[in-house]
Amino acid sequence: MATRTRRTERREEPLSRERIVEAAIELLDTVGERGLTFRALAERLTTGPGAIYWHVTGKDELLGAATDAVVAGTMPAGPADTTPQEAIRVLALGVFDAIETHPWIGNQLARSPGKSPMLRVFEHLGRQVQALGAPPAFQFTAASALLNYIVGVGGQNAADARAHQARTPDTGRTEFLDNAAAAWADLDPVEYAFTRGVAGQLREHDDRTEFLAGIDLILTGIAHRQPG
Amino acid sequence: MATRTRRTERREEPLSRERIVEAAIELLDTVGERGLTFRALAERLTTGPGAIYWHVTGKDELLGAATDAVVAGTMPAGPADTTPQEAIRVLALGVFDAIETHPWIGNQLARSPGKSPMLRVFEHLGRQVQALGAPPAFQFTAASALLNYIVGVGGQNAADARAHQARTPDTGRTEFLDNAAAAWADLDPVEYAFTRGVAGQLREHDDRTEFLAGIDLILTGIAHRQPG
DNA sequence: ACCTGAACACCGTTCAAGT
DNA sequence: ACCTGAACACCGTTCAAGT
Repeated sequence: MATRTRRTERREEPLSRERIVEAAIELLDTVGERGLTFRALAERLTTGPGAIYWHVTGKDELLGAATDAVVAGTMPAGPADTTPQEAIRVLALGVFDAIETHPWIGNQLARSPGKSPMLRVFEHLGRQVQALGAPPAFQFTAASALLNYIVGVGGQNAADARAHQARTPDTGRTEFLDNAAAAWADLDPVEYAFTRGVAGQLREHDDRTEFLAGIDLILTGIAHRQPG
Repeated sequence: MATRTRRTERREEPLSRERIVEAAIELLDTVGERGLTFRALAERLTTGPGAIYWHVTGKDELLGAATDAVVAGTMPAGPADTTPQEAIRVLALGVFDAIETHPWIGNQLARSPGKSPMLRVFEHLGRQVQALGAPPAFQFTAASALLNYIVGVGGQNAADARAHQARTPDTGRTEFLDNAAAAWADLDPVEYAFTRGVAGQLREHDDRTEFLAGIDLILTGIAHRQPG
């Protein structure tokens, strides 16, 4: 009786793709991309490195699955009850925020083939572009532009986070921006005239607001596109 | 006399940062990112791995320098003698084409910190945005949006090239697109309704044209932006 | 000042052997 | 069917020793 009802100990739950991906995400979040190692992962799952290969074909698939799991979580379940524009903003911000909490997604999104994670975002963007009333032949272009912009910002944010972490780990966000702005202001006056000029705006700017402004720019472009 | 004028043999030119970066680019172009190894690089330069570290701090810097060298080569030397819109298109296409010939740049751009290569593109984009007559407070946003879009497409193209290379090396471009379109058409009809619908356009689409259409979309957005 | 190359401390992945 | 963990074939990076 007793043996029949006892719970198996947490550490001895059978290995599964889900548990592996879950542990990989944890590792990525806590120790970064470099910390995700088959040996570290195996230790966390109290097993050997080889065992993981029974459930996952290799590191690339593991990274892809981890990214997909996180991105899937940010996608809305049902249809939006707002304007398409607002739905697109919410969608974009969802990805943006996911990258902020899991910076490693930023790289992974950019390098994942046209497969799962990107496709999810593309699909949801496309639906809203459709709801926007864009002509069919233009929907592909519009959804792609939005997706590429989002992925581009994501990659950049991830790179910034990495640089921030690697070079000035214990410095605050504002201090980090101050340093970057100071570096811009120090650039060659003729070769980097424009960049120097906007250095001040870099200091003041808010990543999130700036990201949304870019989204709105594209939305405006979609609304005013020249028929062709 | 003879000894004085003889050329030193190519293989025995002294090591230099430039030669190292040049060899790294060659390696990246021919054997890909995975082929760039300090051992392979050392062999090509007929020296030991350790020697490289005298001129370069590590692999990250080397990749950054290689990317910067290529990107710098695509930037225009003087002011453009066309409309700002056209100059932006040329600029964007320059980066696009550079990524097509050197796919590894795609990743590298996305992961290079706000440093050199990105800054070059940002500067040139900014100047044209300025020439476009965008209000100062908006120039930063506009240039950033263009840059992020370009980098996003670049990363995606690089990922595609990698996937194409890894999975179907000896298949043509059109066949590759056909396969992707077929995969899209096979997606779940309710979960991926939009993506299935545009699968046909994926087959017909031209990356370059599509890329430019996205640029034009953002340019339209810049032209029609709501004052605020 | 610059180069050499063995050595260190890791990796991802495989695979015979176990259960 | 699934797990184990030693072993293989690599990496990037360091560093004493050379010139």
